[in-house]
Amino acid sequence: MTSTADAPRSPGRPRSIRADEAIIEATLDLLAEGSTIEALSIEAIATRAGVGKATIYRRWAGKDALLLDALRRLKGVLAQPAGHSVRDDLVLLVGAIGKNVDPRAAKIMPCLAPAVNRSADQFQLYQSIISPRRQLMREVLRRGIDEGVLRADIDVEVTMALLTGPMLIQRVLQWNPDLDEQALPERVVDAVLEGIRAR
Amino acid sequence: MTSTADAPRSPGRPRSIRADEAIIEATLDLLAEGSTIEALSIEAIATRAGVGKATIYRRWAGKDALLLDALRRLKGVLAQPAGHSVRDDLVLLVGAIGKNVDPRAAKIMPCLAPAVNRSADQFQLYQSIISPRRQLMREVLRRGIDEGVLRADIDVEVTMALLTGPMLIQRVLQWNPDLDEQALPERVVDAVLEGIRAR
DNA sequence: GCGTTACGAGTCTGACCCGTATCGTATTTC
DNA sequence: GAAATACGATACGGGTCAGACTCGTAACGC
Repeated sequence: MTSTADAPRSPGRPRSIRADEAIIEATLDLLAEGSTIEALSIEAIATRAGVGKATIYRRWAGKDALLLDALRRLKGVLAQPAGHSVRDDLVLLVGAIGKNVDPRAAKIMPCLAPAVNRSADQFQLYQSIISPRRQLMREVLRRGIDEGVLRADIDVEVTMALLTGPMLIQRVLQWNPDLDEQALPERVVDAVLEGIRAR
Repeated sequence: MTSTADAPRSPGRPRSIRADEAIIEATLDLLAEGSTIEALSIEAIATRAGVGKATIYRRWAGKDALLLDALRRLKGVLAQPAGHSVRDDLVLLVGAIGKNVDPRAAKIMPCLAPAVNRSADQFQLYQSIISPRRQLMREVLRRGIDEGVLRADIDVEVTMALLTGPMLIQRVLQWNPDLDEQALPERVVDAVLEGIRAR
């Protein structure tokens, strides 16, 4: 966060926290309403937030810096696996993919896909969001191996991609409109657990 | 295709096919070079193609129509499974995901993710590109079931998502930078075939 | 050669935007 | 109350772009 730093004392009028909030919220709202990242203008954000442009520039160097702060808000909280059944924990984690506390996140996430590949900053932000989630899943898988529920010779990283991929392409890319998104987490986890080869 | 329609005869000078080509190529080149869809301007395309702006507007109603035509060029050819081993055919199809004949496609595809969710036209285009590929995989899976190689009770659609998802998130979203993209198709197919549960 | 249409290049108007500066006002410390 | 800093609003110069238009030229059928 650039604004509202830990200023020890200030002579004049302090920065408005309400303005901080309003700017961030306006940014996320506009994104969720369909604006793409680059179509987003400081002027539109200022108007939407009921704020002068100068108030934004006083806090952030430009659109990129503002976006980085705004998107950080979408991280949300991590799902907490119960720790009893490996299968149930995986269903929980897989079901949480792309499902954020902030409903706007679902609509904003697809917009990040292009940005992630072009801006190192945004790539880092993106990774910082998903890597703790990956870690959570990794721990569940390792636990499953330790408990003997999962085979010991599986590639944990590949398995995570296996579990995450289907949910992500469905939620973010609408890969197959006919797929039942509701039931998908369970079905994915069970299919990955059991395999599809006849035996 | 909007331009170079099947005009029976025309009094004056015919439209230049070279201009058609140049405009489409310039569009794809600019996209592949990192321009995002909306940052792409008709002016830039015209300049790059060595063409007047009017020549573009004479053929297409606007940027969207041009883009639709340009992106159709990226469809590429479908991978042809050999039809011997179900496992090998799946590896081939999974390996072909996100790998297009046109090397520009790989860089352009991530940009489509946001557009797909906002424009009905682009969503349709996107679906028209991937649905034949899905069909191909569907047939291989059905064949596997018929031959008794795959279990008869699997959900074919979910299985396709299972196979496609990991490749797609890796190639398009760079989901996990540490994952070996080269070996991924084989690993994904084998993991899905065998399952990860200990037995 | 004549009418017709396309061509590349360029111009023009009206938007929209960025980032800065400047208003008059409000809120804080000393 | 004075100095300092914030506020929303607005104006500014500089920039890009969409689309429609205008050139003089080129290619076609008749």
